[in-house]
Amino acid sequence: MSRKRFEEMNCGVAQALEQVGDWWTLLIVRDAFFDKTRFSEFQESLGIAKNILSDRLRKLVENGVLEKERLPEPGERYAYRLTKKGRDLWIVLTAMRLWSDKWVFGDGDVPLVARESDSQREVAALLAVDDHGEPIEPSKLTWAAGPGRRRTKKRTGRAAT
Amino acid sequence: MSRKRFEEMNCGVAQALEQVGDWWTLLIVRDAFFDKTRFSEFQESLGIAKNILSDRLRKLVENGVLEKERLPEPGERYAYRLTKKGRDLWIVLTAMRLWSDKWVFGDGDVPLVARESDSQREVAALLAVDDHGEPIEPSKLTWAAGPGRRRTKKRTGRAAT
DNA sequence: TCGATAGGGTTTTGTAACGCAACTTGTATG
DNA sequence: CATACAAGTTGCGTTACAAAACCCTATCGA
Repeated sequence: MSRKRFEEMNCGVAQALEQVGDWWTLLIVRDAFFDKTRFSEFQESLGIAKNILSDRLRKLVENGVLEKERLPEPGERYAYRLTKKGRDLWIVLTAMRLWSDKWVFGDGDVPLVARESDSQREVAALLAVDDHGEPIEPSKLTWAAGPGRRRTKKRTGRAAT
Repeated sequence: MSRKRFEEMNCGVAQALEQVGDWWTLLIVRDAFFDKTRFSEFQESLGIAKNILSDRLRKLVENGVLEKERLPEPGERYAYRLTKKGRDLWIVLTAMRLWSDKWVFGDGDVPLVARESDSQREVAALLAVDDHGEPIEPSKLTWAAGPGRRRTKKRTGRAAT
């Protein structure tokens, strides 16, 4: 009766959840974006139990979201840093943050803003674009099978394409 | 020793996780985007246990992500539909899907694509923009406290529409 | 009117995930 | 040597999740 895994599901959302969907995991990644690197920094910032933090960091390193580096400091000191794969999660975090800004905090109560460092322009929204960078109207979105589509094992019926 | 909650955290990511961060929850929302509305549809599509599905649907309705409607059909039949708040989660799902397309599936193995229904143009990326719609360079992002930074008051349920 | 069927759950019962505190290891400093 | 600190590990208790059984309402068919 272990927790059901999503690895079999041929769905990007499920795969992302499999790698960063555990309780605490995305908050650790968020802290990594805030330039936290040390075990104790994560622990203090989040108030997470040490065994849980240990487990999540290990999985994140296994999945290539973080990399673990031994520091030349006295004692066994390590730094956990985002990889390119990990840094690419900024858009997931931003999407969640903007959603909460709108639906949980509300205007004027936003705890955090993201800005471009030189221009100081604030990230106000995420825009879906096509491969030419042209905006796509979100209300008209539909989904369709892509090239890597495969059917899940339990479905019966129609022939595969 | 219950699971630690994130409600106290003054952070949009934590608040979003509080509402849709449970195991299964985002997959239920995803299915709702695929026009699934009935308890049995979710159950069959996901292979989720009925008690867990029941719990997640209840919480999603409580949080105003879904609304439960009694159908005029024979028996007790209900439809669960996304609210505006729920439909706004499309961007979180899209961010996760695009991340997996890149880092888990890889090009050419993408199981699903999103298209604008009339133009059939495919969503290729999400773009961070400022309040004038001008793109922001993601590699230069920094974070700063917003107007609601000190707020720790518990927020529940629906936000204003 | 009785039984069969079906949707939409609840109850029961296990196990895995989580939370906490105590302990361990390695290195440096007093 | 004793102490301190980072970075965990170990043990143990509680909660959340999973699977299956059971329940309630309603319709249909005989």
